[in-house]
Amino acid sequence: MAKVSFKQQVLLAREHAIVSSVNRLLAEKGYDLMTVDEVAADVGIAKASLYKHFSSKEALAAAAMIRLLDQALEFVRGLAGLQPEPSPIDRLRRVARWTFEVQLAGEMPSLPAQNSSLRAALAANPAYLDRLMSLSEVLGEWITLAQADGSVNPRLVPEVVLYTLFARACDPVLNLLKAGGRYSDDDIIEMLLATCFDGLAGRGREAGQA
Amino acid sequence: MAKVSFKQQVLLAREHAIVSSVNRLLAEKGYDLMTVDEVAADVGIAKASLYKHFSSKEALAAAAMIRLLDQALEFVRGLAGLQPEPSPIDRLRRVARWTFEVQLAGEMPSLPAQNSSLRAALAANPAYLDRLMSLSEVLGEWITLAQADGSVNPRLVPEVVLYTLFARACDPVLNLLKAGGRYSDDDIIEMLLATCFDGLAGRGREAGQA
DNA sequence: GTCTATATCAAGATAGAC
DNA sequence: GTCTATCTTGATATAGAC
Repeated sequence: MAKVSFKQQVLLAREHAIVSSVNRLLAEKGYDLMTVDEVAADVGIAKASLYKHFSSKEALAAAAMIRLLDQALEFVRGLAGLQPEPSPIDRLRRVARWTFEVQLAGEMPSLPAQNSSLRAALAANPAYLDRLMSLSEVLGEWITLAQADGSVNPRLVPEVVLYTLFARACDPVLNLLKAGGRYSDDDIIEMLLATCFDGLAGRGREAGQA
Repeated sequence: MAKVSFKQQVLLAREHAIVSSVNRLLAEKGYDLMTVDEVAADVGIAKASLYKHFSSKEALAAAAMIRLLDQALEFVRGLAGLQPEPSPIDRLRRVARWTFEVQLAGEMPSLPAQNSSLRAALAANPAYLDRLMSLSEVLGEWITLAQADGSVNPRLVPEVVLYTLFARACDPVLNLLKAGGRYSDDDIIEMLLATCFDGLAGRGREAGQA
């Protein structure tokens, strides 16, 4: 275990603060509309100083995406270690619930839509891809198990289920509902879980918790 | 009925071509990444000429959004006139199917995400708002009817159902599946309809068509 | 590693001739 | 209304002093 000097700790704390600002701004405005000037102002340092820590705007965003994936992996691995072990579908529901809570907290960066320049940068970032694949692997296993026991529709290819979970993690519906201001966070979460897992028709569980 | 001169017809045709290019570019890259230079190049005229037809980039995008909403209204009104009349849930499923087909054709502009400058412009555009409200009204009625007969989950507030339909119309899942290239357009549509209406759990209709 | 000041460039919009 | 050429701005990124 390497010794970490006080100076290094200060630097790490600063980088953590930078990534937090980036993450919030990504959630708020998206990559294209987020400016490096804003990030610097939000952190409270000069723009040139930012560039000493991160070499580009893309690197800033990638760091935020990587930290989020690390948090997701941590949550998912926590689920895997629970006793008694929740059923596969329950684990999937808890993951979805977690993503909704992150969204409600204003900490879910909007997906690098379509041809964003960020998309290409992420697709070439091994650290990002590594985490994305780890997460997909775990979720993919759970999906397969849930389809085997019938709690997830076996007629859907697993890809669709996985992509849907990722897509719901930054679904605009949540923000529209929240902006309306007419429903509690808990109500929003329950309704989104219902539409995601039981559909608009909703012939699934008539009541219950995730 | 005013007489439309030949010259005016040519102008209208050109504007139609412009809007078509904008629509495709919006679908491909989104508002922020679409440049006016690209639009001009795609249409085959000079940028300054574009500005004789549309006063700003926002006006260009708004025109495309309005035309799309008009097409949606036309489709929806066609459904309302069918004999025999489809059930409310079937009408909703057909609308969703239509939005998937538009996406597959590469003609669905990505929603003005979050704080896009376009969002503010659209929110201040009466022509756009008028169409959006007309569409929402029709769909809202069908949703209420479908909830009354139990074919849409009555425990969901109608807002959630409406927002979900709009959100699925530009859901990234479809493009991810299409980019994968492993499934036919028909398979993609059927799976997306299933996840949207019957959920990932899929306890709804075990087979059938929309 | 932090700052101020600046280089550089891409993109929205316009001038002015035809 | 179409064009070429240009203006202007805002944003990424860097120079260079401390």
